[in-house]
Formats: sequence, C-alpha cells, structure tokens
Amino acid sequence: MSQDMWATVRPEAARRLLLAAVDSFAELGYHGTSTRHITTGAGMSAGALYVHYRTKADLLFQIALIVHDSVLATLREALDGKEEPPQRVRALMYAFSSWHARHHEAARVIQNEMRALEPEHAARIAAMRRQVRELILAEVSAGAASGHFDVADLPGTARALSSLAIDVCRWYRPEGPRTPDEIGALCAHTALRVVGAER
Amino acid sequence: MSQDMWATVRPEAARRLLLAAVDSFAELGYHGTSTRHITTGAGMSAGALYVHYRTKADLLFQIALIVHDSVLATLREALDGKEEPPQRVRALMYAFSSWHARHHEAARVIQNEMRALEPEHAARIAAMRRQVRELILAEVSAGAASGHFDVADLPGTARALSSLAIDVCRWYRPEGPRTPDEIGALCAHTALRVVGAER
DNA sequence: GTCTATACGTAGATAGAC
DNA sequence: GTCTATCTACGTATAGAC
Repeated sequence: MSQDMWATVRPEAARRLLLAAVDSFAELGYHGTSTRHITTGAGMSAGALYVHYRTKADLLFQIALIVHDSVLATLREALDGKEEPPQRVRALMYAFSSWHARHHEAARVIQNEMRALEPEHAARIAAMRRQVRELILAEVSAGAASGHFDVADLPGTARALSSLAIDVCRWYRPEGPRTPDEIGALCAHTALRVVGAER
Repeated sequence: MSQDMWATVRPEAARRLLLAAVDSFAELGYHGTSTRHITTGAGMSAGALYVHYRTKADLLFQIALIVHDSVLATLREALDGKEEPPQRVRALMYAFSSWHARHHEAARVIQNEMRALEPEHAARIAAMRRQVRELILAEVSAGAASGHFDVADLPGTARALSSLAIDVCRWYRPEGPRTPDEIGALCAHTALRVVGAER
C-alpha cells in the first residue's frame, strides 16, 4: 500500500480516471473540476466515467479511502519495531510529514474537499482521520508517561505535531529546495523539540 | 483594522454580502457557493450582488485584501515595543495563531480558495503572503543571530512556526475546549521550544 | 439600490450505437 | 467498455421596471 497507493485500483481505466481526478481536484478543487475535465485528463470521453464510478462524489470517496488506508499503513509500518518513545515519535513524524510531501496533491484533496462527500461516506472518512489523531496522541502520551518527554498539554501537543506534518502538503513544491526525506527529517527533529525530548 | 476587520466595508449592503460570502466560501468552498446563496444569506435577491461587486471572483478578491491587511496589521502591532527575540516570537506567534482561531472561517477561505482569483489579483495577494512569511523569518533569524535561539535551518524553522499557527484554522472549532487566547498561548510556547529558546 | 425576469453557457448524469 | 448525443438543472451575469 505504501509502495504505490494506487496500484490496487483495477481495471486500469478506473485507475487512470482516479489519478486524473486527484490531479484536477488538487489543482481546481472538487467543485471547480468538471467530470469532462477528469475524463479528458484520463484520455477518455465524457460518458466513460460512469462505467467505473457511480457519481463524481463517489470517485472522491474512493480516493479518500485509498489515501487514508495509505496513511494509516505508513504510520503503523513506521512504528513497527521501534521501542523507545523518542525513536517512535521520530519515526512517526518522519513518515507522516514525508508522506505529505510525496503525496502533496492527494493530501491537499483530502484536507480541502472532504465536505463534498455524502454524509455516510464523510462519517467513514472522519473515523479514519480520528484513528490517525489517536495514533499520534498515544505516542505523545506514552513518552510523557515514561518521562522521556516534557509535555504539559497532551492533546494540544499532539495537535501541534499533526499540524507540522499535515501543513507540509499546503506549502510543499516538488521544485523547491527540500526533498520529502529532508522534510521528514526536519519535521521529526522539530517534533522532538516540541515534546521536550531534545537531545 | 484588528478591532473589526470588516468595519470599513461600506455601504452596509456591501458588507452584508461580503460576510455572507465568507460564511459560504468557508463552508462550501468558492466553486461550491452560488451567487444566489450569497445574496440569500445577505437577505437580498439574486441581482443585488452585481451592484456592489463586478463578479464573484472580485468579491473573493476584496475578502482576501481585507483579510491580509488585517493579518499584517495584527502581526506588526504584536511586535510593537517588544525588544528581546523570545518576547517578540512569543508575541508574534500568540497574535498569529489566535487570529487564525478567531477568524478561522476567513482564514480557511484564504488558505483554500485563492486559486480562484484572476492572475493579477492572485499576484497581489501572493505578495502580501510573502510579507507575512518574511516577517516570521526575520524574527527567527534575529533570535538565532543574537544567540537567544538555537536554529540550524532558518527557513525550515520559520516554516514550522507558520504551520503551527496557520493550521489552527483547519482544526479549530468554536465549541471546542480551547479559547483563541489559550491557543495563542499554546502555540507561542510551542514555538519557543521549536526555536530552542525553552526557558 | 433593489427587485424580477431572463439570456446563455456549462454542469452532472443517462441512452443507445458500436 | 467506450463512444456520441442528449436530457435537465443550475450557474453567472445582465436588462429593465420600480
């Protein structure tokens, strides 16, 4: 899943439509994107979208599911095998922030366009986002409890870490001076200062 | 300007339209908002918008101008009279982040919808945003130069502070547990850790 | 300045041929 | 599964009465 987020989308035409939609949603927004623009971007004609997706909003939902699966898998994989809280927070923040650089377009879509989902779909996505937040809070809390960190406000500090990583997708430009890995290292370092674990 | 951002908008009908637009743009996005929805929200009928604004995009531009003026004025006022770098960064971050809580709707609009501006308007707004970034970078740099801070990557650290404050508008909810002032204090404290000035 | 009515384009989605 | 053609609704913006 973290190798290529979209690899499992089949058939190939459905994947092309989905990738074209991510591009366009990221650039123009959900409402700013016409279904014709998506199909043209995928090299198809107007009607083809509805063979693979029920509605435009359903296409957005499929994107959101894949993206949130990818984020959760990436974070869990990053924590795997790490024992000490500082090491765990470093790995978590490195993975979370570099993911947001690497997938800045998809990330922008899920940050900005989720209100276009139908209510039941929005609820499923909101639940996945809550899992991400709880994962971060658990790490901050564990480090505070073990004495590795110095944190007065646990949820506030977890929110700060989340902000650092998520906001990457807003300002990151591929042509900019930093690689996703460098951003990962910077955010991880910053996060350790925020939790009071500066070495 | 920092008292009531919108107070200078005249006549009153133009202000009502503008406020209704901010509400709707924040909730549904620029493209998700119809001009009819705006005029209805302002208690008027469809044609009335065009007496006060040339186009829907021009309305967005007026919002962006007012908002960025307000941010710049707020930040400069916060720095006024503060001498030492830690005090200045604390004041700057308190003001910047609590502004983003207090004006989370307007802030969301300017974070998410600026791509809908016409190119010349977008350029003017981009210049104002650059001023904000440079203001933050200058404070981080000054504190590093004076030895009050311990910062290896100046632009990266300035970006981190910016992320902490801006992201507030994405997660803040008025019914949540924290007041804008509490968020300001939290972000200011976090920022001082980020720059390595923990007392 | 505000209203109602309307022009004109484009949107999402479907039908039916291939 | 993809195409072209089309239905229907709604969008922005303007015109002209009050």
